Amino acid sequence: MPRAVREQQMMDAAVRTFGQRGYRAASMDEIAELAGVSKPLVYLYLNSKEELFTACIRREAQALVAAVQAGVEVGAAADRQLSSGLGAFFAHTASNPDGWAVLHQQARTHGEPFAAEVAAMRDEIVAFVTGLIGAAARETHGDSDLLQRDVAGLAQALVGAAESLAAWANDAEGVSAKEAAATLMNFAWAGLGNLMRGERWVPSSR
Amino acid sequence: MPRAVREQQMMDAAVRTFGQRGYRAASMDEIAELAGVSKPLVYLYLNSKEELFTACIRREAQALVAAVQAGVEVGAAADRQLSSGLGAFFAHTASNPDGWAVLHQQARTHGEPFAAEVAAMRDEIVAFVTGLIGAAARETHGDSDLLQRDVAGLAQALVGAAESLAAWANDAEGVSAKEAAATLMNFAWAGLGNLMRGERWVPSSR
Amino acid sequence: MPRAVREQQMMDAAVRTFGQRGYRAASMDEIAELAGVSKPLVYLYLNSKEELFTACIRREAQALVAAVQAGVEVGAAADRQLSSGLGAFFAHTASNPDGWAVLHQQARTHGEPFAAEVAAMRDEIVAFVTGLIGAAARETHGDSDLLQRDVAGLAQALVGAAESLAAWANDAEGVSAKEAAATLMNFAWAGLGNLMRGERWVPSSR
Amino acid sequence: MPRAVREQQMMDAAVRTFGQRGYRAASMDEIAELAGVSKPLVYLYLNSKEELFTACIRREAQALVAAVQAGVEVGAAADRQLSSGLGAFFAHTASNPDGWAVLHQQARTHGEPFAAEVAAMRDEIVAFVTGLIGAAARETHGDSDLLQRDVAGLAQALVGAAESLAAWANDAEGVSAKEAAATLMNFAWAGLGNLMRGERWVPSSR
DNA sequence: CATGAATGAGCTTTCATTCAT
DNA sequence: AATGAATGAAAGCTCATTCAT
Repeated sequence: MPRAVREQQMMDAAVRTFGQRGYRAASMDEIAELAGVSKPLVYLYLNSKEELFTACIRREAQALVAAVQAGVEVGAAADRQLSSGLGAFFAHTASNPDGWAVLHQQARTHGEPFAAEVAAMRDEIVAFVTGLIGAAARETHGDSDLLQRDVAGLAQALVGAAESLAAWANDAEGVSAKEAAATLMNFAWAGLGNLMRGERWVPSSR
Repeated sequence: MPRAVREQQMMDAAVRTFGQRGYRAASMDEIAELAGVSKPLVYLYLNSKEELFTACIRREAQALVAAVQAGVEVGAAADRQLSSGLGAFFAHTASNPDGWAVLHQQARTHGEPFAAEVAAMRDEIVAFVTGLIGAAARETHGDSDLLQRDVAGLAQALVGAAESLAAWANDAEGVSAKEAAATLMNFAWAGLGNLMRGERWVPSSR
Repeated sequence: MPRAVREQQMMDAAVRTFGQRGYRAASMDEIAELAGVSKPLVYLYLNSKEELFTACIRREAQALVAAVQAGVEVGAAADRQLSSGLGAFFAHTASNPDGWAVLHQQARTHGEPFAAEVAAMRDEIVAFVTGLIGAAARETHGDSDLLQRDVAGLAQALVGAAESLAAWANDAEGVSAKEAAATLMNFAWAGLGNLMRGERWVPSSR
Repeated sequence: MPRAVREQQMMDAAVRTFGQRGYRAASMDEIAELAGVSKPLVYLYLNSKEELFTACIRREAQALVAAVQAGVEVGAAADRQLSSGLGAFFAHTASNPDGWAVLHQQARTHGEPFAAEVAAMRDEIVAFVTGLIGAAARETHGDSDLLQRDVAGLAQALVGAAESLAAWANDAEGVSAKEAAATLMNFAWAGLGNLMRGERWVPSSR
């Protein structure tokens, strides 16, 4: 069996094991067995547990970014692009929960080098969302004095909310990717509108 | 030294170690040393690593719930109660990062029993928030058909958005934590209002 | 059983195993079993294979130096001191072949840090021998123009020869420590006499 | 490329690796890579690590013996033959340190079979030297009762002394290798003369 | 002739846990 | 109430060795 194929099998097994057991609790023995190969072969191809983990992170990050980009309705209005991207994001994480767990839970909690790998992907997504929100603002409400920083903050909040909801939607039965995306769009849109109108929440008098 | 005090010292050490190293990477040796006691004593008082972890989760969960409940301005309008509760939540997690890491990152990724412990706490908070939101809904908009699930999703999204904003505010120069919190409340309140009024985002035609 | 005693047992086993199998071929499993303890205890007390090896080297080096110093006839003429020291050296290495193998064969061939440990001991012995040879020269032949460097070279050669002979005498049956020492004294004394008389070997004419 | 050449390349790589890393630490992987061939080819030609090691020992032993034999001035006086033989020995070992390490350090410490291989070579050299010394004895001092064992001991001592002097000459500034070699021959010839004349060192009275 | 693919066995090291005192 | 002493079990990693092609 050619090396490239074997490597993918190993990484499939590794993502599943890392995602379900956690980085530390996942044993190379288990990964090898799940991949249907011997342990030395895993080391021969992927060198060490750390490198294997890094390879998983990179592969899953690229897959996620690719899924989101493929989901965006190019040419549509910015809000629809955002909404379809969110839908693709929720759909991908829902259909690939172990990969999402690796990125969201494992990579961020086991050392700077791993976290940096995910941070790069996240920055890419945030930049993409920031661009969309800015475009949406111009399209929907015309030019405004919306500050760059406000848009950036909103994008950060939106991405964070989406990440958090992804984990939750996977657990709670009956929440579809589309529903989750719609709920989030409601928030984002409302928040965006308020920001542009300069309306901020002020506490009630009582 | 009385047993109760010793136990708290051990749990302090355990929370710090679990939070920083992760459940698996934390060793009983390190915890005992950090607590300034011998390892057998840790076992005498807390029986096993799992039970020690469970005890930490429970203590930190109760502390968090207590902090939130203590933070709400009783008798104020519902929005102010929500706002003050959120403030207390963020203040507590920020000042107690190891405890929050134990609840948020460790407990959820190391087996059903631990996750259940945290879920119970979250349900308690969600119920509390649901009550507040219900009151707010009646006060501000009359009756509404807000579902429990919507509120839970909102809570989840809020936490994710808050974490994301916190990290961003720390990194980006010139963005204060206060501004980030304001953005968040703004975001939450606007979205909540929309949800309660039954106003939902509808896609642009293009 | 108190820690100090156990540690000596472990080092006894380690010296024997390192001496007979070699550093790499010696397994911590075998050492632990030979010492009658479990492997983790070896690690608890001696930290790692490298540190265990270092501890063995240090102990055996000190034992050898002590044996030689104890064997020297204090107050006797320099040549007798040298002879008795050599005898003690051969006797010690013969009765403790594993220790000698650790110092002479293993420590020198497994990395700078280990070799340095033995080099320090060797320098001590060489200095001692250099002093004796100098004294012997003055006693036996009166003052001469013997150069410091010649004495040092002779001492180096003598110690090297002794080290080499020790390994050989252990293998060949029937060579006693005294015989080996006497043989070596013959060489050393003859060489010393020649050096002092300025007589050097010159090739035959044919 | 013909088999014989390939085999020599592999053995070159093996001698270098065995000499520098030691028998156990040397890996077949490294040897194959250094030889520029694939691992199975090494096995096809040389069967196993043990056989490869044995082949190296044999080749290096023959090379050493050949170098010594080629170095002696045939027809010269016995002392000159001995001197030239010693010179050739030191020249060869100095210019081929890995081979010498294999013979002197590795082969003797990794099991009877390997040690026996070297012992055979040593016996050959010792027999050769014994012949020379016997001739020298007859030439210079008439018949003597020199035992084979004495000669073997002398050879052993000489090697040790030479190694020690070489290391010392390398370290100590201002001592040339030639001076050290002269000291050694001086030492050897004087001691040898004493032995052959039956003159032995006798302890001082004090 | 030569190699990419693959593995059984063994190594050093760590950890949660217990017992005798 | 508290600990020094001790271990079974398992983890990450490496290595000599073999096949199918």
